[in-house]
Amino acid sequence: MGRSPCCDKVGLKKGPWTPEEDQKLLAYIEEHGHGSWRALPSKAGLQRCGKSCRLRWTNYLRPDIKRGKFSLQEEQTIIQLHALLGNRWSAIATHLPKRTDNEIKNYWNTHLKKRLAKMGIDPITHKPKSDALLSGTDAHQSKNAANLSHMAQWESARLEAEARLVRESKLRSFQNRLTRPTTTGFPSSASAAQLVNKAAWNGVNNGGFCDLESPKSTLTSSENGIGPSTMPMTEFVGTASASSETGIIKQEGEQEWKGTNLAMDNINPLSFTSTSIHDDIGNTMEDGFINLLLNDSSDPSLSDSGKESDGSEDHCEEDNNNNYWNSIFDLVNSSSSVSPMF
DNA sequence: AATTCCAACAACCGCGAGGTC
DNA sequence: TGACCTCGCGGTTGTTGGAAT
Repeated sequence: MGRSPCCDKVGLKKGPWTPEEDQKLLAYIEEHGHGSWRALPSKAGLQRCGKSCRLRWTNYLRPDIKRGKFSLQEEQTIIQLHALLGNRWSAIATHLPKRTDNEIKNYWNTHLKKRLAKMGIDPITHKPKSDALLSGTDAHQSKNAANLSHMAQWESARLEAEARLVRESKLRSFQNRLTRPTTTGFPSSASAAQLVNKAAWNGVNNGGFCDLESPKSTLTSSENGIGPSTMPMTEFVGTASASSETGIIKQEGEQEWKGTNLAMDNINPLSFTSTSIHDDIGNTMEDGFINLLLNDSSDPSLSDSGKESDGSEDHCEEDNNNNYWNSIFDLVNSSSSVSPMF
C-alpha cells in the first residue's frame, strides 16, 4: 500500500558503490545479517537507503553469486524459461543457480533478445517472426499455444512456491549460521531449490500442491509476453489448490494432465521425485522442469515417455513442440559456435 | 588525439503484495 | 478494518569503457 519513503530522503548517496561502502555493507551483514533493510544503513554507517543496500547485496555482494559469462547451458535455460514464463526474471533465476534476476534480465535485454531477433525469432513470442504474423488464425498453433500456456501456468505456480520456500530456507540457514557458525559460508539457494522441488513434487503426489499456498496463476497473456494475437491463452483464473479441487491436479498422479494437455505428457511428476541432488552448491539442476525441457528435444525416450495416446494429431503436436525447442537449440548452438556475433 | 557511438551492466524507480499495528 | 511499513519484482535509466570515425 504505502510507498516507502526511504529513497526520498535527502542526503543519501546514490549511484555506483565504492569499495569502502561495499566493505561496510559486507561486514555488517556478515556479522548481523541484514535484518531490516531500512534500519541497516544507519547501523552499518552507510549514507544509503535500505533499498539501495538490499539491491547491492542481492545483485552484487552476496557470496553465492556467480559472475561472468553465461554458459551455453545457461543461455538455453533462460531462453526456454522465458518462452514459458515471460519476463518473470525472479522465477527464471530460481532455475539458474548463483545468477540473480537482475543479471539474467540484463543478459536477456543486451544479448539474448537481440540474438533471437537476429535469428528471425520474435523474442516476445519465441516464434519465427513470419510465423507469429500468421499464428492468430492457425488453429493448430493455437492448440500448441494452449499447451504451452498450461505448462507455463503449472510451472509458474510451482516456481512461486519454490521461490518462497527457497527464501524461507535461506533465512533459516542464515539464522542457523549466525547461531552456529560453519565454514561453508552462506546457504545455497540451489540446494534449497532442489529440496523444494522434491518437496513440491511429493506434494503433488500426495494430493495436490501440498502446502504450496495460493500460487496464483497470475500468468496472463500480457504478463508472460506471449501475446494474445500470437499465443492465444486458455483461460485459467484459479489457484493451484483450487485447481486440485476442480480436478486439474489429481491425487493419483498425472492422469488428468495427460487427458487435457498434450504438452504435459512428457511431464511426469513422479519422475522428479526420484532425481538426485548432486551437491550442496547446486551446480547441477538435475531435477524438475528444466531437465525435462533440456532433455525432451534430444532424448527420444522422453519424448515417448509412457505415452498412451495413439492419436496422430497428438503426435503431430508433440512434434511441433519438439521442433520448436530443437530449432531454438540449434540456432543457439550454431550461432554461438559459428556466428561472428559471438 | 578528440569525439561520437554503442554495448554492457549496475543501479534506481515505481508499483504491488503481504505483514503488522 | 484500514493505514502504514517492508520487501521483492520488473522496467527503465545512468554510467562506463571500448570501438569506430
